Amino acid sequence: MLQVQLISENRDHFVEGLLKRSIPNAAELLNEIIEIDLNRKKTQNELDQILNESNNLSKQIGGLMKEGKREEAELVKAKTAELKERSKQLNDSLNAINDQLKDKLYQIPNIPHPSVPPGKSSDDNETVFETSDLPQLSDSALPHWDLITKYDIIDFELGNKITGAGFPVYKGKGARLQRAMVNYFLDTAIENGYVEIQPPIAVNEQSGYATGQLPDKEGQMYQLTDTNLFLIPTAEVPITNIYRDTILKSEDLPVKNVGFTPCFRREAGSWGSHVRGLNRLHQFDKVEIVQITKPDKSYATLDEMADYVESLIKSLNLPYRKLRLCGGDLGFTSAITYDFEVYSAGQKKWLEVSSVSNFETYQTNRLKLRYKDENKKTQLLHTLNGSALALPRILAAILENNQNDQSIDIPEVLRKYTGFDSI
RNA sequence: AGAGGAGUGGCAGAGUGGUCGAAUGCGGCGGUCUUGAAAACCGUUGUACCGCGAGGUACCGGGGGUUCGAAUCCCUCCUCCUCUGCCA
Repeated sequence: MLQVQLISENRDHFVEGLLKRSIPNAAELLNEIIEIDLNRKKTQNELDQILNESNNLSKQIGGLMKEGKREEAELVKAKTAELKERSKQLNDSLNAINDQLKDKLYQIPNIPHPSVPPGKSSDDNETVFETSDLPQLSDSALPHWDLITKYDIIDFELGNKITGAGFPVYKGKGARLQRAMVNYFLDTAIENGYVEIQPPIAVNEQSGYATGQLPDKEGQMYQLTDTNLFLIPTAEVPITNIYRDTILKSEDLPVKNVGFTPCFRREAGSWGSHVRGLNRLHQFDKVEIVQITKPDKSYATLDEMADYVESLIKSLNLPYRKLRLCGGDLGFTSAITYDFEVYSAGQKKWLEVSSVSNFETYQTNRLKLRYKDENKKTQLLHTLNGSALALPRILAAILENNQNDQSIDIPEVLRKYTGFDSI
């Protein structure tokens, strides 16, 4: 959620930013917000004055009662009746105005960073780096959905039987490879200074609002209706919400957390023949890194995190590319996002395996996540996160790229975790 | 899940209808003393919003209510503790 005060102070900058996201009526939306906020201030001012008056009268009544001047007290009481009625009205309208303001603010996405290229769709994303020689497989090479059946390591049929489409069952070496990746990713993050967190995988409504999944995106999450909880779409939600409503100390920064969780996504509407096998699932495993930094450090941190993710992909010997998302492809809450895609040679496709984003103050404004600066002023912090990494697509790429007619090679760095060299 | 108890500032803990945003202690910050430190003493110490400012308003787990007036009374939800039950 953007900060109203900043919008009022620097309207044109915000309009410009929103236009990069191809939001046509940006100026109009922001003007509305500024106006609602003015109304809010006016209403609160009026309400405060009336409350002040009636507080004073109440004190008078108290004094008169003590002195035993009952009749005088009754007279003053009569005066308060009118004030009470008026303050009730004002309070109601203040609440209404606040709701209205929040509603509008929820509709406005984050302002893109100046380096974000303009554009409407993923076609306009900027390629920052791309592996030059993509692997060429023999004609007998298979896509991963055939490989997993051939080696009996992942079973979609079983998943269908016990749960439904998009919930595969990992078996034998498939399961062990998954576990190996989780451990490798976690250990590497810990070596790089991240503190491991095991959060709950269900969150309440408040957490959903704070990181931006709610309102609007409840259709993307599985909801536990009897308890009003949501299965998390990413570890970002519970981990970031750990710091909701807190004022961190300068010496606690930056916060660096890493967490492994399953992730649940409805993927409503995006199901179809183009997403076969492991390319898109309702439940998948992911290791997520989260950082909370002071505002002036967040862009250095973004680079650090992107470099980290890149090194992880490199260590697996996978061909990849790094993209800077354009305004139109940028997530709602993000100011800038780098996507990492690996090349899966069996299906000849790029698969997104990581998104590294800086949210600046967009999340912390909702989270009320702040710190005291050098002047002891309370300031909003910046949040960042990135996948490091999402497992199924990495798995798909490994299976396809590392296959030969008899087996599939396990990347060197994973072997001490798997305990086997090939499938 | 049932019965009972409880939720107050960074922490501990008073306060059961009226100058209570809240005693006191600890902690934090500033100072006196000291070569330095400790001790002692003095001062200070929550968050948000409105206002150019003086100042004002709100917040005692969340929401609602009673009252001229609520930390205090009522309703409701949440959380924690104790006992019983169940369970990995």
